[in-house]
Parts: sequence; C-alpha cells; structure tokens
Amino acid sequence: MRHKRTPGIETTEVAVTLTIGELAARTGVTPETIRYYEREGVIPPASRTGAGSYRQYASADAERLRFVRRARDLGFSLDEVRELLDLAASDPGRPCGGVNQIAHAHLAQVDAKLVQLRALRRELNRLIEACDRDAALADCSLLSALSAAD
Amino acid sequence: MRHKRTPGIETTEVAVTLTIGELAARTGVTPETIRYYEREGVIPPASRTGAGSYRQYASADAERLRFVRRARDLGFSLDEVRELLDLAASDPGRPCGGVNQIAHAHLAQVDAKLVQLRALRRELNRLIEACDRDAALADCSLLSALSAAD
DNA sequence: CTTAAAGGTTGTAGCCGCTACAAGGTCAAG
DNA sequence: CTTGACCTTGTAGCGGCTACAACCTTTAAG
Repeated sequence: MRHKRTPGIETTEVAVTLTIGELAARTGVTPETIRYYEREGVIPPASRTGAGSYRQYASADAERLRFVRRARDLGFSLDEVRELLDLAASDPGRPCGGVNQIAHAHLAQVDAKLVQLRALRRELNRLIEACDRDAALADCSLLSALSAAD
Repeated sequence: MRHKRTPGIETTEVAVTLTIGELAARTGVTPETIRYYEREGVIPPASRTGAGSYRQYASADAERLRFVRRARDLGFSLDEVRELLDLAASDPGRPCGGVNQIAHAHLAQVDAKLVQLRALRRELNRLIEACDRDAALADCSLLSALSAAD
C-alpha cells in the first residue's frame, strides 16, 4: 500500500502534492489520459521534484484537469479545450466574446450532427419497418434496399 | 488519355471489365477506399488478369460495392456490413431475421447516440444562454461552469 | 518507336482521443 | 530485504478512412 506522500512538517495536515494516480482519482481522468494530455500540451508538464522523477501535482492542477474533463464531456475537441484554457488564463478584464464564439461554433456542429443523425435514424427506421422479419432473405426489403440501384 | 479497355471482339460494345478508377466513378467510392475494403475483407480480392497486375472488376462488383456504400451511409460498421453481405449471399430461402436483428441493434445504437447528443446539446445550450458575451472573462458564466467544482 | 500523361501498384503514416500493453524504476510498509 | 503497489517511457492498436511516396503499366499522340 501507498500512503500520502510528503506529510510535510505536520502543520495543517493536508497533503499538498499528488501523484498522478491521486490526481486521477480526484478528477475522474485516468493516469494514461493525464499523461496523454501532457504530451498534447493540454496541461503543462508536471514538476518532478521527487528524486525518482515521479510527476507531482497540486490542487490547481486538479482544477485545470477538471476543466478539461468537463469541456471534453461537452464535446469540445482538445484544440477547442486548449483555446478555452488560453482564454481562461488571459487578461480577466477582456470580454468573453471569444469563449462565446467557440461555444457557438461547437453548438452549431452538434446541431449539424443531430440533423444528420436524425435523418439517418428516419431512413433506417423506414427500412426496418418495411422489413418483414419472417420473409425469406430473397424477399427481404432491407437487403433489396441496400442492393438497389439508386 | 485512357480509353475503355478490352474493347472485346466488338460484339455487344459494352466493356465488361472496369479498372479500379472506373469502379470508383460508378460507385462513389474512391480507389483508396476500395483497396482498403479489399484489405479488410469487405470485398473479395479483385482478379488481376491484366499482365500488369491491375485489378479488374465486373458489374457485379459495382453492385456489391454500392451495397457497402449504402450500408455505410446508414451508419453500419464494416463488421456489420460484412455480416449483412454474408447473409445476402447465403441461402435465399432462409428467413431474414438475422438482417432484421442487425438492423435493430444498429437502430438502438443510433437512438442511444441521439439521446446522448440531445442531452449534450441541451447542456451546452444552457451554458451558452447563460453567458453574456459582453461580460468580462472573469465573470464569464461559461468559463466558471467549466471551472466549477462538481 | 519514343514519350508523356494518366492511370495503376504497394507500403506506410497520419487523423482523433484515447487505451493497453511491456519492460523497467521507485517507493513505503512489514 | 522483500513485496507489491505505484510510477516511468515507449510503442501499438482502435475505426474508417485519407494522403502521400516511389514506382510500374497502359495508351494515345508525335
């Protein structure tokens, strides 16, 4: 078993550094994905103050990582996540139009995908409903729809 | 320029063999994708009767390829397409229940994706509507929603 | 006949966002 | 000192293509 590392000079009892596994547990992002994000430049390279060259994280890293995870959950690409992080880290006095723009563009893409998927579903359903499951393969309307010349 | 190959003994004037490019033009599938399908075993290896070892296709190959393209357009995976092709090629007297089953399973997956995507869209839209594009980044509700602890 | 253009051929790498190893290094507890 | 949990890097795979590079073949034209 492993314990909390760096117990400190026992002042306030909280561990200030996290291993990648602890960070993973806190954020719901696996260690392998965290390392992947680092390679991709979505999160900055972790410090390695441990002699054994383990990655070390602080609570702020957990917040940044949660930001990434939530943005990914909303379907933003890693490129978009990088842009959002850059904006979040830039002059807080600037207007948030850039954020809005990224979000709107993404929403438009989601809508486009929805339109596509709904059309696909309609067509698929049409073919399935026409298909009598007890018919012979030779008469299967689904197969013949797939075989049919346009 | 290239011409129709194998003009034959000028009996019925139609070219019976197609190059991969001609097949591509007829089916709307690029030559590279056709070769990919062959590698993946979705379509059988083409014959190579030409001395130069070019692939040669017949009209039946165009039909099979169109079948694949239509199934792909309906969102079936290549695995599912292979299964559908196997069924289409099997005893035509058997009932088409297998086809129906594959199609139903696929429809269920499409529906699941739709549910997911609709939920994502709702959430994204909620965040966007709450976001005042003229607010400062520091007050951007979208960014704070991404940063917020769960 | 030569030659140039428009095809064809294989093999390999890249896209996206992970995920899953293998082979080894390090740490803390017993 | 051993055990075993955890970490490290590097590499390969997923799906379904797409895009080369480097070379070969066919055909029409000169």
